[in-house]
Amino acid sequence: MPSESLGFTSHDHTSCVASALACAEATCKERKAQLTPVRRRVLEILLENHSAMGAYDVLARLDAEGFGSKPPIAYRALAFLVEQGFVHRIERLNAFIACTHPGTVHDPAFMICRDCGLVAEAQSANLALQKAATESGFQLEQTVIEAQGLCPACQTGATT
Amino acid sequence: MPSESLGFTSHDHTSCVASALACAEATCKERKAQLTPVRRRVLEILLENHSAMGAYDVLARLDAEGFGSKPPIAYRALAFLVEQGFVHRIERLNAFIACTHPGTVHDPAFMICRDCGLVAEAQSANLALQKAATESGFQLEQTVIEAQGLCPACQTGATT
DNA sequence: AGGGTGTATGTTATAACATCACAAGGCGGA
DNA sequence: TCCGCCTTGTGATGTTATAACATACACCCT
Ligand SMILES: [Zn+2]
Ligand SMILES: [Zn+2]
Ligand SMILES: [Zn+2]
Ligand SMILES: [Zn+2]
Repeated sequence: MPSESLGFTSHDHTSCVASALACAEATCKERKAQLTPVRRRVLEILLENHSAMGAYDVLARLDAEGFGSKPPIAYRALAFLVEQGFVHRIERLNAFIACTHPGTVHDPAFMICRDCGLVAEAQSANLALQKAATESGFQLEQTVIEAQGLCPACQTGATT
Repeated sequence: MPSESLGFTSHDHTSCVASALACAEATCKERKAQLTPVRRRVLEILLENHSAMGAYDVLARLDAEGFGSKPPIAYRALAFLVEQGFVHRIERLNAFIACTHPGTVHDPAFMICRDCGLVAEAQSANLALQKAATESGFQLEQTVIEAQGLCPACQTGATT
């Protein structure tokens, strides 16, 4: 039962959540950043199902748990987690998702299934983009790489 | 005076606008799509300065010219232009920008200056992403590639 | 203990972005 | 002529995000 989809496969979810939380705690301690109750809870919520959630979805969960009901509550916690690299923002979906390999420095890339909404995190390393940036003198700081398409499961009998 | 920034350099803007419009017209004719007055005007507006504009900015222009003042007016025209490939949507900015090389099939990539807001279109061809997709069985349909950083002009004395 | 500082939280209001639902007009083909 | 389709117009609403201000609390210094 602790088997949830990650990427497009299954994995031991319980241990995955535990290790992500442990990593976040360790990193915060090292950086002297505070993983407060709200922040920690938001990370847990996002880790629960590895799916991308809108800020207001997260907010609804927080509200139900007594953390507060106003947008800034969710947005601030999410901003913190994104800054620390524990959570990524998916521009295309205006949503947030827990990082699947925190603790490592990485430029994430995402594959988003347009049918089921599943989001898989991959490594980016966009050489073509780096090359274009270098050539034009653009100083690259961050990259957003998001692919849309159909996940393996949705390719059979999917909404075309 | 017909010299505007495109990418991070200058160019002959008048002829660039003219050719983009001609291309749009030809393409629409070929596809039996209608480049109606509103749609054409939106494309012109976006071509005017090669900058990314929000839908409401475009709408304000349309309203001032008597085309209508309600959001759907702008969103519909923009959706059409994006479908036809004459305009690209910049997810990161919730904004739209005229394609700088229409008429060719391409997967655009963008370099966005966080200081001055300038947006340059490049070619994407993200091999790493295609490889990751193939390996995981993801059927890639569309890619969003948007880099943030500093344009050449803003690297000297910029907000760091 | 008292006072200052910084970070985090709580609250109100509003800005900014986007879509739904329905009515009305134009235009080509049956 | 009548129908079907596409396009436009409009009102209402839904969704996402931030500004602005007030409060609480921990921590350090004296
Ligand atoms: Zn990650
Ligand atoms: Zn799927
Ligand atoms: Zn383009
Ligand atoms: Zn710049």
